[in-house]
Amino acid sequence: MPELPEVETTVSGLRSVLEGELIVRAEPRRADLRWPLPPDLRQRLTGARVESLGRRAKYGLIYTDRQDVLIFHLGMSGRWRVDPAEIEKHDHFILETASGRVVALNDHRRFGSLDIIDSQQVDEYRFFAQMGPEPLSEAFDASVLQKALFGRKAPIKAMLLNQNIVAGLGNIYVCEALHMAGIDPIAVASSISKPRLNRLVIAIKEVLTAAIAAGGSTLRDFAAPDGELGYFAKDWRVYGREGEACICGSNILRRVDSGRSTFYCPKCQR
DNA sequence: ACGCACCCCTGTGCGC
DNA sequence: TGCGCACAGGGGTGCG
Repeated sequence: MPELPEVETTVSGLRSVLEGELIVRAEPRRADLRWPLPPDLRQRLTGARVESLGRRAKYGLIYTDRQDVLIFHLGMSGRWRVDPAEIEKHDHFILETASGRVVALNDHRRFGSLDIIDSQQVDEYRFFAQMGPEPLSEAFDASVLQKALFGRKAPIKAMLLNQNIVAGLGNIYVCEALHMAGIDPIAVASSISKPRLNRLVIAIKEVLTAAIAAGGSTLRDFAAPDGELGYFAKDWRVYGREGEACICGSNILRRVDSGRSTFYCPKCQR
């Protein structure tokens, strides 16, 4: 489920539990998620102190004082459970701190991943090296997007889902941002005018910022006894609203493009 | 190089 | 109530 805002929210929540803490237990409960877990995961984390946490695109980063960074991806169904009452079937990896806090990476579909690398090599990490800019950074603007889309014949929606164009967007927020900017999801990417790209960039930043702010409010839940992270009900404008009325009054449609649902308003977006 | 279909995995919700 | 199917917010791989 998680896109950038959910990962950001997750990282914020984990930060409040892990930052500055000594790891006394790092326990893989199966040998693989999407890929095999690094065999030295337990050894590299046990006894290390968490220095800081961060995010790159949809990846969460947990830095330790051993010049390591634990990199997690939540895939489609991943979440960190905080101080769980008991360990469940799909809790695949567990961290415990010296102060007795426990976080468990739960991911029933196992599309998520866990890796640990030298923190000096983050930029060169195989999944980061080709990535586009962070959408919320100043490095992401209409000019940069226009250059990235130059000559690209694919639909704008596909381009926005491509992490090498801009990093961290998923299906929900792409649908929402395209609606907000009034752009047809199947418009040829390179044919979109600069003013419209500018609107698109603004819409992307807006929708992500709003979602992070909403996620921030769920951090209270994070502190709850069985505190679960990252899932918050959202009122989307088009996503998941096939057959409902758009704010303009027309019928919201759904189409499937290469296996992914696209929700859009044919009147607002053309 | 690019665009796209497919696949990994499990769970859920729906129609019949 | 049970069964089978469609679908799920990610993204790497391999094909044309």
